[in-house]
Amino acid sequence: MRERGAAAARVTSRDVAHAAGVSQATVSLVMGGKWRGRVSERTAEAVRSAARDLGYRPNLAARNLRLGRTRTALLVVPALTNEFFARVYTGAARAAAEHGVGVVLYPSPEGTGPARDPFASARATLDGVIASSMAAEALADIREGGLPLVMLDSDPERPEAAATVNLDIADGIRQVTDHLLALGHRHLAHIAADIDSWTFRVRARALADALRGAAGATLRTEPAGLDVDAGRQAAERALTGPGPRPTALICDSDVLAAGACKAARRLGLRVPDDVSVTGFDDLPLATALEPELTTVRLPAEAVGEAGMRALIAVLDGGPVATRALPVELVVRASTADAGRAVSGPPGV
Amino acid sequence: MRERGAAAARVTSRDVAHAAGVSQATVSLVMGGKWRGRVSERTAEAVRSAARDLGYRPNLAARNLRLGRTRTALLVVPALTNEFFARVYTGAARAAAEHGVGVVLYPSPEGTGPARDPFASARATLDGVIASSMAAEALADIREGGLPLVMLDSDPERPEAAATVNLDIADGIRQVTDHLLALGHRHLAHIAADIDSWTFRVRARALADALRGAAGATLRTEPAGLDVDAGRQAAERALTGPGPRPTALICDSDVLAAGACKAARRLGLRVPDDVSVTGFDDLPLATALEPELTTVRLPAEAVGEAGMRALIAVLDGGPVATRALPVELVVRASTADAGRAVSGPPGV
DNA sequence: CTGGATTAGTTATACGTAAAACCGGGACTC
DNA sequence: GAGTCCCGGTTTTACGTATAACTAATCCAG
Repeated sequence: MRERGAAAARVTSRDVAHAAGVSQATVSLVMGGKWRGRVSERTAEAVRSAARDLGYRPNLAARNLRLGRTRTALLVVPALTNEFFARVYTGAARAAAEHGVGVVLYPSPEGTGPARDPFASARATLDGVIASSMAAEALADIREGGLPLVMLDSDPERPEAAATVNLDIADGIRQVTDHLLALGHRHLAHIAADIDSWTFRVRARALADALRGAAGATLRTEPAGLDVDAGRQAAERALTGPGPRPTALICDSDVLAAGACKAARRLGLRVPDDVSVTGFDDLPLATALEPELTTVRLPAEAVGEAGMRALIAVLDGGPVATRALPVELVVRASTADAGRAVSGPPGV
Repeated sequence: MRERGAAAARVTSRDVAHAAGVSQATVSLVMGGKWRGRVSERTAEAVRSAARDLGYRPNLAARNLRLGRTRTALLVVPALTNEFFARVYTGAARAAAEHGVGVVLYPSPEGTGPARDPFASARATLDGVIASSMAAEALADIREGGLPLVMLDSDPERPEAAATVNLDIADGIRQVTDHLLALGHRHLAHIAADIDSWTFRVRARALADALRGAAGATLRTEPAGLDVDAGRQAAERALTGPGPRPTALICDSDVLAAGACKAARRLGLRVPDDVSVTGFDDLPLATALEPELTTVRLPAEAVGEAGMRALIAVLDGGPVATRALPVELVVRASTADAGRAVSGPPGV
């Protein structure tokens, strides 16, 4: 009547041992599942029964101390309000659960104080770290911790981690440009996230590469922040700037693409009739917009899963394959033949 | 040259003590910050210096075991890919960091195994839990853990927790209906999330209450899931069903409202000229849409913050005020005078 | 019936920290 | 000059677990 209650006194393996008439060591063996050939089935069942009756929960702090590991990983991402990273977390958490590993998120992994330095005690409570290269400011702290590290979307040429999980962003850009060039677009603008991160640098580089072979193609780059309004402003600049007006806007994310669509509409341009727009990510937002967005689908959850699996492999001392996950262009309604726009700009 | 390195052997307080020529207890006192009047400034500085040189990090597992608490809270939400909850997390993590508390998320709080029951060992590793009432299936497990509990968006009449943090959803509905009624709308439809959760039940009840006093008002309720397409389907049903066509769609979330806008457009109706649409949440999505969404702004981060503060207050044995946070109607472009639509439906 | 193997446990110890209890020696009080 | 107090530490212990090392009893081969 009491032991099931909320404020029942902490019940330890010793209490269970006493109730079952065995030693604490036996309880530990049984609860740890490694009692085969060490404890009789009768005794094991008695222990399990006593543990159930008393509501025994092994004390993880004690176990962690004893074992010197926690089976807990830290996931470092720039912001969960960016749905891409929320999905990365989802994938990582799923893979972790399959292996009996826990996930904590930066910031506040273990909150050792009001100050920063969230990794002050990481060595003791974490077994490893998975970090997005976009969370740049945290990387120094991470390295300081000296923990096994898996990087997400980081430069594979300059591996600073035990393993790296990438997306084949360059291929995504190629697919986008192939698509737009095939539709007859020659004047392109790149609405480029102004974050100093590998994933965005790759977009810029791959775009330049892809257009090198296209005769008569021009590319204008407009830097932008990360939110809708930043995308709108950058797109307005791209569409009203000097030189030939771009007929297609390649945006570094769906969110920026949403802003680009708004910019077009404000300028009296129709999407996709007057200007095509493409995104990156394929978030739910892409189909919430009107018209639905042509975009590059990034397998966010797969990134999280692969990252977690790689970290677990590192922790187990196994081999780690650094991978680049494939991406896929999803053609929807925000891109169309450039010919329609050739008739000239409406009265802007 | 070595101690800063990645794989440096674990350095304990005993190592620091040896290097500084003091006892381990002194190191603990100094590092714990409670040495005033116990250790001379000279010695303290020597300890700090040795700790710095050796790269000492207190072992949290040992500390947690010793202290019997972890200063770690579990946040249970249905899904982080729902941006509302990502923002709740952000607020909770911020408040937690201010108090030196860590946050872990359900699922996989500590991953004690591949099985479910993530709370098997919660008692040992967590100090408390903050749970959204939408994560219903986890609530039983949580209670099982016997940890201090703060509920978010839960029925204040039936407090099942040490504290509750709510949003004044009923007031939000009142503001929406006042707004729409003032615009002349009489035929309303409620695109209602079909989740059995307090926050959605309140919307339905408050809507019925608000319309009771409005002469000639009709209300049609269409249940929907949680994503854009569910909203679209429900809105299509609402707009094409029998009876007078609703001139305003009150949606339980911005995501559903996005679907409702799509439905209207597919049916050849203009928003807001032919049909007004309102949302709930005020996510970035609300301003990404065209037209921008009239919606009820829910202070998601404030919910997380208040929840964490309440939990910390509970843990500290202090008083806890159960609160309902105010919400605010944000009028944008998706609602307009009902008169425009009176001319009759277009040829659907 | 003896002695190595096997079974079914027990005893003892270590993980690293926090803090209670203790203690030597000066300073101050009366 | 003796008692008291405070300063600046040290010694010791406990937190709850996992496991290495040990042991008592049984079994069976020779």
